[in-house]
Amino acid sequence: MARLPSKGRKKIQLKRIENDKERTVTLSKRRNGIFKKANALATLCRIQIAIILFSISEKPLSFGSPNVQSVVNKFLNPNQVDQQPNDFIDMAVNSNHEPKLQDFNKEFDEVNERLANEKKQEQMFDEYIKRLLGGKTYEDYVVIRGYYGFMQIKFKMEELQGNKEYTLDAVCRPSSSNDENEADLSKIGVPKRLLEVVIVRKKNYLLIPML
Amino acid sequence: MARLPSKGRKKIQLKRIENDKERTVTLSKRRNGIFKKANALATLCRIQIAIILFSISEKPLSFGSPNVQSVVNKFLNPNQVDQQPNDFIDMAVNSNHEPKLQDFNKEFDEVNERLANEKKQEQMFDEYIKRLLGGKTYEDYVVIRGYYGFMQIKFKMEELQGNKEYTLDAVCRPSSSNDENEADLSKIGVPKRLLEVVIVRKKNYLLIPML
DNA sequence: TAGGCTATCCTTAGGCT
DNA sequence: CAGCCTAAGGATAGCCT
Repeated sequence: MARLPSKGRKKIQLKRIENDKERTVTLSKRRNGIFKKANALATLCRIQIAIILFSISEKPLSFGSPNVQSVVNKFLNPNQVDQQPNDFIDMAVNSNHEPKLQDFNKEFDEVNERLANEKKQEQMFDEYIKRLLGGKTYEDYVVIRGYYGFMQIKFKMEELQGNKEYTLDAVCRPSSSNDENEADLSKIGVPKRLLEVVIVRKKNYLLIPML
Repeated sequence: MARLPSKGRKKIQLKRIENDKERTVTLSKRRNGIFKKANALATLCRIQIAIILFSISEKPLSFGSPNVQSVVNKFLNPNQVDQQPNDFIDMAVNSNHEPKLQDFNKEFDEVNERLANEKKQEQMFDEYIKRLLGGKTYEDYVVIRGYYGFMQIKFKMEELQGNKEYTLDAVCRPSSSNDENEADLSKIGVPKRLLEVVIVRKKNYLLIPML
């Protein structure tokens, strides 16, 4: 179908958009834009950030890196230590949920020490995932670590240079969530609370409970 | 002085910036960018939004429209009614702090009714300010209404089509604030708690306690 | 409501003051 | 640390499906 050339973007005044539909569409688009920018900022500068807003219909929408709750808690209770480590290293070292993981932590610490002065935590985590994957071809996978909501996963995907070969079928995080767009995991038969790491494969998915 | 032409912006990878100085500068620039976008979204769609983040040195930084506290409270206590109206009309009508204001509210309501079907709250507020200004030349002033933090005032200023004739010397809001860049009002001799509306004049300032 | 499209507007990396 | 500058990257208004 032939398409008329778009007239392109026009400048708009910085005041309330009166048209209801326009206002809704703008909110939706710009909300995603701001969430994306927040995700980028958290990634680039490795900081914690949370955004809370209410839609026109007063529905609460939020974005948080590592998650909204921890950032708000930290903001409201500045003196408490952050109880929600956003770093896999901390999570693994401090964990005592699973004997297996404790054993693994020893090896993990060795790897940690060996690579510490090269600042290669990325590679360390990769090693961990490689073990979990066993003989599978690791290069085909995209690893997403830690606690993430749907939007963050989406942005992580976009980091992959717009590579359309990757797809994300479903994702969830273990804690109760206020995020919109939270995917339903029932269709892939994974108990919600088990999911803390999601690995997305080319044209497929592979889900790995982290602890 | 002759200036070499800039090589312009370059694309950067969406991963942690290792260089400390670069990372700090990027955080500062992008933080302002996100706050500005949040302010625009709040204005365009007339919604409430709050952003909380922690700098690299763990300093809490925030932006809120109408302010961080009310948005976070609403988020954490969804059932409570918002106690902080962000609309001047509500504030004036519901106020009972000052008999004078109550009297004024009557006139105000008349004006309100007269203009309601034209959706001209802007003009109503202008009328109010005109009274406060007495015989002064209103056209020389920029009116900023409601509860605003420093960043919001800054963005409001930027809305004025980059008109460099206007300057903002100091501004503050009445409630205790977590905003950075909160200006010290002592230098212009205004008690912090009195300040709820700030009017910025060309090359000068004029401060008007709202209630 | 979400997802393309495109022209245009806006943001910002890098460099310098 | 904030500000200015440019050019390039990125977001998005308006229109469509």
